[in-house]
Amino acid sequence: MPVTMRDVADRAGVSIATVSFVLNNTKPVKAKTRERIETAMADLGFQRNMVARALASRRTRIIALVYPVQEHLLDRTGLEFVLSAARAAKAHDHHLVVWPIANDSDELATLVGQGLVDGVVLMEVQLDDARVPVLQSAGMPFALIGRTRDPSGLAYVDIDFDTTIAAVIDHLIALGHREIVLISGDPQDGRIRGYGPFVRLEAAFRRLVARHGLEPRVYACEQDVRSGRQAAVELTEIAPAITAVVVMGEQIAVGLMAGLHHRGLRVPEDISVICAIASETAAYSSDPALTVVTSPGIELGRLAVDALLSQLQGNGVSEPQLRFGTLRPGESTGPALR
Amino acid sequence: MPVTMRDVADRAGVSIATVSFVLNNTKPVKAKTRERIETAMADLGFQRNMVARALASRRTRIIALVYPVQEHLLDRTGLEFVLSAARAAKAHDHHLVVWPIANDSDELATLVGQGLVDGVVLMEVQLDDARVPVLQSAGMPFALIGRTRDPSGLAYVDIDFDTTIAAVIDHLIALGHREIVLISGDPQDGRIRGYGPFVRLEAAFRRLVARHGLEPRVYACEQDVRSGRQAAVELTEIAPAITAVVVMGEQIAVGLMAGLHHRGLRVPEDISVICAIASETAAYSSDPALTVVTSPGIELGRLAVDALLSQLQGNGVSEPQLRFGTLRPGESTGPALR
DNA sequence: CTGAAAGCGCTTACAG
DNA sequence: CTGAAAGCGCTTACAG
Repeated sequence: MPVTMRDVADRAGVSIATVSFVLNNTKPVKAKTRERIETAMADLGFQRNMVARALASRRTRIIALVYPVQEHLLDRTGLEFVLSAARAAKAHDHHLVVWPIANDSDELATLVGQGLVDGVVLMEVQLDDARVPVLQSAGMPFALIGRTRDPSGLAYVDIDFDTTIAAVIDHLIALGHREIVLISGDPQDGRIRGYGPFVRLEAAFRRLVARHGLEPRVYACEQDVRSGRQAAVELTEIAPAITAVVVMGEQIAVGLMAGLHHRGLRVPEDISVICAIASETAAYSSDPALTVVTSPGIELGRLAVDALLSQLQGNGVSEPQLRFGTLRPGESTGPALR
Repeated sequence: MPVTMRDVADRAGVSIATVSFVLNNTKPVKAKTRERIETAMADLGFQRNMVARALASRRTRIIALVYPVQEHLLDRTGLEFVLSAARAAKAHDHHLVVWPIANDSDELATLVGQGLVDGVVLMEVQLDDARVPVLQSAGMPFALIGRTRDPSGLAYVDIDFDTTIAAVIDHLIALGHREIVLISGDPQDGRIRGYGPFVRLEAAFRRLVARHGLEPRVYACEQDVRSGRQAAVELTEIAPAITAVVVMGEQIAVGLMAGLHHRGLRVPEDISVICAIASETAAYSSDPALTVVTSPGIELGRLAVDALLSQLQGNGVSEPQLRFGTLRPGESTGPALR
């Protein structure tokens, strides 16, 4: 039988209310009394029952991370999000549950209705994300990792794509490249239709490249290693003039490097490759080592939880937080030789 | 205000006990009455409050996945575990919380004492895992992904290392290799000391290689891409005679391939590489494509949750479940030419 | 500063 | 087959 507040109260010779007051530090308690209670708690090894507390206080101190079940979008970064969110939750005395559900299902409404969680963090947000109105009409606080088409008034954290792509393009322009192609997500791919990062990165790319008076070339590719290999073949046939490739996502990048090598193309002599939004370790996965812009994934996971908890503590919707990674030059980018 | 059983009972003209009986299908209820109640629930959009149910029934229907906070062991497989476990939990009407804590901390005892979860799944189990006695003395049901030195009486699921390594060695022997080295985890690395997979795979390797009358060569390496690159350099200096490398873990494998290429060594002409326990996608991350034995990670995540839930349903500790991956020949293994 | 009591929304013997 | 009531272990007005 676990030790309850009743046991502590009895041993300390007080009421359970008083025990609760010292536990939550919610009312002044005489030092002497407090001490007796704390001794009793220590003696008995008391630990408060979270479930009873949740029911009585109407706060479960549990938040949910909604993880889209789209296997192809899985990469190392995904786990970083989950773990950094879980760590942030724990740091604030909360728990994190993982809800692996499809973005378009109505499971979210069901889960939210169970009363288990105080708030929700949404990953892989789409431009028109069906989950947002579900949460809004349920009156469930939430924060986004990513953002919708019009995120005004919502709590969100996201990658700063403008800054990210600017770092990439500046790097390539300085090396003399004028024929640059972006490999982005495949718009034919239903899973990622309207998936924010692809849309935003592509928009930023077109804007910036045009500013430099260059032709914006964009090539669509599914988000996996195999498709990256395939892209190496197609790309060099379709657009033999290009001297530099910007890749969104480490899976494609790693596959592309393998594919280019297989085609007998030298990196960076024949073609430069730079990967935006990658984990640090992705850089070492190819030879030559990839030039990457690291993903601020771990930081964003934490920031999203912070934004949510801030709402739960009644501080209202906090300011959006944008973060960008740092460019880590590898050996996959070099001067344009053509 | 959320709809409660009280509201449903009132609308159906019954007591809340009867509502509970139909909800849980726990006592016979007259068809007519049941129907009235079901209509009332539908009309009101009733959803049962999980927290109240948990408190009254002493079952939260939440299980915890303890994820070691050892960043370097992170790879794609980790996320597969988390998500497949979460999916399995949901399939059985349970929730999964993630507890990212160090294996040797005493946080586990604290978390377990909170009464939030009915059971625990342990990942990255060590031979002498400090978490096992903690859970036992707390009377908390648990299941292991992996196993301790003596796992008798415990519920666990694990990789079948004997079968896995046999597939690997048979493949290499058939190609004529006699000088085979295993790259395993670094025993100097405190984080993985006594980490089961490394110990078991190495033991199986030594046993099997000896049976073929070969010299068992084992090389230790930290579990990340960068160290894999480094290993390529050291290995070819230390043991120039070897013709085949068996790698445990995709991170090292990918780094090794990059490193060998960097050294100007051809795979598989100069040296064959095969990776045990990898994700399918790792195969395509290098050129030539890696020969791999896939990890049964997704399956193990599900099986561990099943084993735990079986205990929670009072079925006692279930039989251990061992699984092995399938060998997928790539282009990184070929005939021994020396 | 402390306590008695109601209440959070359910489940579950117990009675009928 | 159905209901009244106790109880799960806390929090929180309310009173003193």
